[in-house]
Amino acid sequence: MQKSQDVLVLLRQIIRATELHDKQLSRVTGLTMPQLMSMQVLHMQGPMTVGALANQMNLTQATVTSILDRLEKKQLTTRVRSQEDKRKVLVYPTGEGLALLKSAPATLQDRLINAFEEMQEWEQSMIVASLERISSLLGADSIDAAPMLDVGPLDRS
Amino acid sequence: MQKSQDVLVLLRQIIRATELHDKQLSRVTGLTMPQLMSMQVLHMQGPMTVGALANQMNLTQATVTSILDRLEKKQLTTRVRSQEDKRKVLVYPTGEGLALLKSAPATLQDRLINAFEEMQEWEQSMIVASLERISSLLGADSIDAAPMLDVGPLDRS
DNA sequence: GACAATTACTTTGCAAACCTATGTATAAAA
DNA sequence: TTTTATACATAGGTTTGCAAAGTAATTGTC
Repeated sequence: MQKSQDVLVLLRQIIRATELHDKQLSRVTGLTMPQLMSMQVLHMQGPMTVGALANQMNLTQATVTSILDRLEKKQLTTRVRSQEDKRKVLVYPTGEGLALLKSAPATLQDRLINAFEEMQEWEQSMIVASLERISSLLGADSIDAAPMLDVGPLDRS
Repeated sequence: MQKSQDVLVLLRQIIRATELHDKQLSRVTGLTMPQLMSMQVLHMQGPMTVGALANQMNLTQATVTSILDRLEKKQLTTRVRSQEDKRKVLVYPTGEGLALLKSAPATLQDRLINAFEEMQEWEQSMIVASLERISSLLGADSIDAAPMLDVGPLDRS
């Protein structure tokens, strides 16, 4: 069946496009992907503990600690020990960090959204229905997806 | 517009599902993702030079060389210097390497394909059309996607 | 209240993945 | 033949990522 192959190739293309876009964004900002991702999560979801950040990104605490060391050295984040519970450490993006995100170029999702909004109602519905179908086939519908397609900059919050 | 957000979340979920699946597969095979990816490309597209392999994966030659060092140590690939042009080195998967791929569990794409084949003709067409639309919106349609959704094992060639 | 268990984070040590720059051999061009 | 280009390997570096062990603070439990 040709269509099955088409689906695989198309999905692969879409995933690949977001990968390439992420890499480009990474070069532009001068941050590595995990660093950029950390900044994004902090920006989208606000300050949080080191552990929470690790969970968001499916990494161990130790890994996130070292990423934060580097972000801190670049003055993009700061760590503040919680007063209520002194075991906890809250991570904040600095003004400089937020500025960096805002200065990044338009994202893939901006482009996608703009084009999508131009579509006819029926086509929008068709696309959403199709994606829902695929998502459930992959068992992806149970995944708590962060509200971003890629780690792009965006003041959508 | 709610639907725009839906699209982003759904795409994110789909991408995330393939990521998680890749990681699991990586654990099962005992290979890291780049190693697994290399094996897959060799399997799907046949023996090729180190440089060609690097291009396929958007990595530098140096990076691929070190990955091949490790695969070779595990006896999963071999390098053979070309006779026509002695600068070139062809990379072959070993029998052991191919066996490893075949022994891996059913992939995400198997599940996807099976479910897809069960669908009504109209739904299949709708999904393909939707994916094509998104792919072109992302500029992904110009990407030469390897014929696989993720780096899973498959004797579909 | 004391002491064990748990929690949150950091540190350490290590493997792997990346990169840039450089080296080495071969091939092609001048 | 000398130069230039190509294909790969090597050297040296940073970053990611983990497990294991360490430190400090909190929460039982008797």
